[in-house]
This record gives sequence, structure tokens and C-alpha cells, in this order.
Amino acid sequence: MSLIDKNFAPGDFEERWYAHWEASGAFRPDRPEAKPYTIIIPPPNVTGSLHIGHALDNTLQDVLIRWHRLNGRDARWVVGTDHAGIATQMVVERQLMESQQPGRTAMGRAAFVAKVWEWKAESGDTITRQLRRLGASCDWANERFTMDEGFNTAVTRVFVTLFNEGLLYRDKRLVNWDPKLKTAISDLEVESREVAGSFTHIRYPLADGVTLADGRDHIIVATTRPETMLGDTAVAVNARDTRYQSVIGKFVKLPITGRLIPIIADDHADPELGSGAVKITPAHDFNDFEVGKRHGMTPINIFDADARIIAAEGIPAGYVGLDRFVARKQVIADLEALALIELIETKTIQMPYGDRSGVVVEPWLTDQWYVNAAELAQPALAAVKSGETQFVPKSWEKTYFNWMENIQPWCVSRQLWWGHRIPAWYGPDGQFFVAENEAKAQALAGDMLLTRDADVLDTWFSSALWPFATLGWPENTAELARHYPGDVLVTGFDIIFFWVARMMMQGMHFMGEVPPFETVYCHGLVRDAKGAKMSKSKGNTIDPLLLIDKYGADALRFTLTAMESQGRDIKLDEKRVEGYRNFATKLWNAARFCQSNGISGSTSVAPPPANNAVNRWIIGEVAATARALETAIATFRFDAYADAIYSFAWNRFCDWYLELTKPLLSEAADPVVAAETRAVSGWALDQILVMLHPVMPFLTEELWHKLGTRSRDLLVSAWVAADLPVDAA
RNA sequence: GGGCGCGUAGCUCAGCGGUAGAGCACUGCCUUCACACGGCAGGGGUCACAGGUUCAAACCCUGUCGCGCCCACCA
Repeated sequence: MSLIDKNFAPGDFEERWYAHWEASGAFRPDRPEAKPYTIIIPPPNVTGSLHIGHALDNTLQDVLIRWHRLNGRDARWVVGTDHAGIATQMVVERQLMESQQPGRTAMGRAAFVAKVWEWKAESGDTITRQLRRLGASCDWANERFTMDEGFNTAVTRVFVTLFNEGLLYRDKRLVNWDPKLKTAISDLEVESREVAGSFTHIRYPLADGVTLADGRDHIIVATTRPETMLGDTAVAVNARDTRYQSVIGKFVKLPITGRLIPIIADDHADPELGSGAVKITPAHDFNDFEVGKRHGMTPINIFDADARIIAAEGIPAGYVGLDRFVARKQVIADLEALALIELIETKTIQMPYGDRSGVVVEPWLTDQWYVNAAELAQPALAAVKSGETQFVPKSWEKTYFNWMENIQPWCVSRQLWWGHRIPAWYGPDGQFFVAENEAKAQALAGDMLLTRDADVLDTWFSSALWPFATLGWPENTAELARHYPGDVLVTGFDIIFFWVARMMMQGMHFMGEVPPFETVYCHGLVRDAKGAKMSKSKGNTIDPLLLIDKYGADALRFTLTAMESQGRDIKLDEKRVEGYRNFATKLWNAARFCQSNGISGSTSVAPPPANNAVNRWIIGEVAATARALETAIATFRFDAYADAIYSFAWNRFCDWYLELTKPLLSEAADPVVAAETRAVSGWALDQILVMLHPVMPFLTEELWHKLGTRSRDLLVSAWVAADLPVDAA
């Protein structure tokens, strides 16, 4: 208990309180008799730094955790970081380049991975330090990392188990290949962009003097990627298409290569589209791959990992080694010279781009590991259908259903170095053995000389295990029993497929059909004041740390809470932060006023006895506010929470109550009424601190201690304000 | 081509069946012994448009227009 300074300066006490809380163990769950309340943090990238989206996500989680902690629950916020395979690998590669050190391939795998660990150690606590500045009351004592020892065990166990159950398998099929990063990526990591392109109509000469019904000696096919014709294995037409019925089973002579390829009948060819005839390139197009399979064709691969032409069947030597885009020009030039170009249309086309590399992704034929997602999706789907897990807002359930019901095999192998190495070993003739370690694989393989799979797992494969691997799984720990499933997951809607769906699948499969959380709260994106998506390249990013420096963490937290409305996107305007900093100042001054009038903190949750009408009124208002907050939390209406406490504290408590009671505290006033008013004021102010604490933890903790001699910190006090009598007056 | 969401005061948004609300901005007054990062008073909206349901609609239904996002193999 000490005098409240005239100036409100959050920088003077925020870091001090955080250090005190953490050191005192306040973030640890320590109420074994109470019902647990568990949130699992979406693990930020270990080498990342706090952006405004993290600030929102973690503020909301902290509001929930702190509210439930204040309400007596045994709250635990499980925390940790993600190794973020591809993202981190790219960061380190870029750093090597910028510092002119040898590149990844030059230094070799072991040295590179060591370099990443070095970088992780160096920068790895940046993000967690920043979360502390935000005030996130995470259980740091049990901080996890997706590549720590226990996690590695969990990942391996899951891989081996799924393999043994037949739910994970190796397959040769087309993947989305990123020729820049030189790895397979999943469907979700491909974004379709509209670009200016062209549509080339090519004449494929009919072989053996055959002609079409209209007398033409060629079939016209169209493509946006002319170079792929080097790998064509057929031309497909529809069996119902009268224009082509007579030539089904005949051949065309594939230009440039001179190969004869058959004209086949397949429903993939739509008579309504283009010429009705379509070139089939099984090794470089997802549809064509299926067509090829139906007709027993062997795909002809024409690219290497860099998407350069290789010496495949019939490809002229001059093409070998050409980049795909150079090859495209060459194909067009050669076809033009042969007078086989019917037409080149300029038009906007859809092209697949790697979301990380920004280059055009190629469908490429490789051996990869796949998870049978369609199978794992069934229980995960059922859990949401039955309401065991609920999305808030509910409309996201439809999105989830739609994706899960049409889910494709999940390619989980990546040709990267940073990540969980795939636990599979190969014998000399391509036999493979999946086991938890090399010794077990060797036991399966007998005398064979084994080499380990060079690939690593998709980052999301490990983060899918986050809700249970962080609690000690596969060991049967007490923590697991107590904190799984979590109460709520708070995350952005943009990773529902990447992460939420995968956690649902793995959680259901490995945790006895129990989904990992009861509620999935999906918040929106934080945009700039004009509504534009923030990006470094646009230069419109808002750095949450700068806002914290300028206005205090509490003001930023209040802003994000007040603007979070049912998952809608947030247009963040700095003026809003300034406004809520003003609110903090207002409260600070109100507390200072109270203190200067001999008002101090209360000793109990229950309101003091009151006879005076104004005092009775404010007691009732506190109760009504507490109930409004309870509803807001139960329905995840963060905006309603902020609004209720704001209007109560400012409009009713400051503007009316403090003004109306000023005369009651004057020297001329009745001492009995004055004493009652001091007691009620102190109690009401305490209640404001309690109710506001989840959103503004620093300011409220500071005032809590300034206003009274307290046996405990505010954040760990269990105050069930909503139980107050509603009609105290 | 499917799916979702949004169009309410100058701006950002609540309200989702019972005579229009908040914050910011704006106007006027006030440096009154908590606070000018403040106080008091005030101006400002045919709730996108058109139909319908209802005693009653910003709120429910149908359609139209505009904006945004997600998913999808028109080669």
C-alpha cells in the first residue's frame, strides 16, 4: 500500500509485475481441488517475432485464462513454440546468403541443421519474451518445443503407429512440387493466382494418313503450358463426340518428339470445351494422371527437381537442361516453324503458386509419404457434428465439414532438412522398414544395409499432436489426464484446415476418440485502419511492441479485446489504442482520487452493508456488470466484455457515483454515511479491478496493491463477482 | 461453379421483432480542490435497394445491387 503517483506511466510497472508473477509461480495451476481450465497456445514460430495477429490471439487467450483463474478455476495455459520447418529453414538460408556464408547444400546437412539450432538458441526466446511483455500468463515452467525430446518421441510414435495401422503409406503419385524450394508441398500450401497468360492451340498431325470427318488431317488441342506436350502420352476425346468417333484408337504423331501417341476415349474430354480434344500428360497434370491410370499408360516425366527438361523419350537433345519457361518458348518457336500453331490466345489464367516460394508449382511424379486423411477425418467430422466440439462462430463448422468431407490424401513428407526426420529405412533394393529407431528397423531388416529416409515431416504433422504431446503423451501422465481435452482453442480462421482439422484428426485417433477441445474460437484477421491486409512489403504493418511502448500493454490488450467481435476482421486504428490508454488513465485517476479521500481496498468479495441510496445503487450496478461479463465470456463476446466494463467504470462509477458521493465525503457530512461510502467505494473499486483484470492485468494489479495491503496478488485471487446479489438496493 | 460474411451517424462498429446506440471525429461552454489522456451540453442516421410476413422490422422471408473472403481440374 503506497501513494498513487500523479502520473499514469504503464512502463513503470508492467515489466516489474510480470517478473513478479512469473517468479512467484502464479501462472502454474495450483488448485488441485478446483476444476481445471486449459488452453493450449497456438505455438508461434520459434524464430519469429510478435506481430499484431499474435497480439490479438494471445490477448484473447489471456483474457479467458485470467478470467477463469479469477473465478476459481485451476487455470493452465500450455505454452511452447513450433519449429516451423520450411519457414525457419528459409530464414536461416537467407541469413547465410546475406552474410555471404556457404549455402545450405555447400555446408551439408549436419552443419546446416546445427546452424538452425544455433539460430534457434539465439533468437528462440524473442517471441516468448514478447509474449511476456503482452502480459500472457502462460505456464512457462512447462514450456515445450515441437522438436524437443518428448515431442520427437510422440511424433515418431504417431508415424509408426499410423503406418502399422495402414493409415500412413508410401506412394508414387503426383505432388505439388516447388521447384524453387525443391520439396513437395501440400494442397493447402498452393495458392491459385490469376495471371496474364496465354492459351496455345496446337495442331497434332494425325498419323497414317487418317483424317477427321471434316477432312482435317490434324487434331487441335489447347494448353496453357505448351512445354508439357513433350510428355504427352495420348489425346483424349469424348466417345460421344461425333467429330472424333472415327479416329478413336488411331494415332497422332506428337510434334517435336516424333512419338506416336494414341487417341483415346475418356469422359475427361468435354465436347463443349475448346476443340473437344485434350492432350494427356500424366506426369504433369493431376487430371491427366488419373486419365493415364485409367488407360494403363506409363507417365513420361520431362522435368528434373528444378523443373528443367530432362532427356526423356523423344525429347531432342537441344531441349535437355532448359528451364521450363525457356522450354516453353522453344516449343512454341519450333511448332511455329512447323506451322502447327493454330492460335495463341492471350487471356487471364489460373496458375498454382507455392505460398512460400512464390514460384509456379509443378505437378511432379515422386515417392512420398501420405496419411489416409479421409479415414482419420471421419471421427473428427463426427465430433463436430455431434457438438462435442463446437466452433465459434458456428458458421465455420460448414467450412470445416466441407473440407473434411472432400479431404485428399495428406502428403506429409518434405524434402527439407529442418524438421522431424522420417523414421523409415531403406534396403538396397528399395525395401523399406518403418520403426521407432534404427535398431528396431535393423531388426526388421535382418542383414540388409539400411539407409535412412532423407526427408522430414510436414510441420503440421507434429503440430497436429500439440494438444496431447505437450502434456506428456505417449506417456500416460497425470497432466494428460487433467488437461486433455482443452477447454478452448483460440486461433485464426486461416489455419482451420492446416492445423485445427489435423489436431481434430490426430486427437480423435490417439486420445481415445476424445476431441482436443470443447470449443474452437476463430477470430478474424487484424487489418490496417483502412481495411487492407497488413504485409511487410506494403509497409502497413503495425508493430504491437511499438504500441506497447507508446500506450502500454493494457491499452493494446483492451483495444484488441474491444474490437474482437464474433470473429470479424479487425480494422486497427492507433487512435483506438490511444482512446483506451485514456481509459486506463481515467481509472488511475479515479483510484488516486479515492485514495486521497481515505478509501482503500476491500477485504471481502461481499459488498459492505449499505443504507444510502447511491451506495446501494452502485452495488447493484457492480452486480449487473459482473453478470454481463459472465455472459460475455460464456458466449465469447469479447467486445461485449470490454464494453460492459468500460461503460460501468467510466460512465457509472466515475461520472455518476464518484461525483454524487463527493458531498458525502466532505468534512461537513454525516460521519456514519461517510464511513459507509468509503467502504462501498473501496469495494466497488476493487470490483472494477477484478472485472477489468483479465483485459488490463498490469494496471489493475498495480492499483490493487496501491489501494490496500493484500495477502495475494490480484491475478491469483478467486473472486466470484457474478455471485453478488443483483438487487442489493 | 460452389460456400461464407458484410453493407446502420463523417469514420470504425454494436444492436438482430417493440418509438435508432457506442467510441472516435465535430460544435459550444468549462482550466470547479481525481483526471484537458478531463467535465458538462449538443449537432448528426428515410438502418444499401425492392417486395413480403407481422398489430409492430435495422432486426424474419424473397429478390436485386455493391464489397470482401474461402474452396473448386474448364484442358
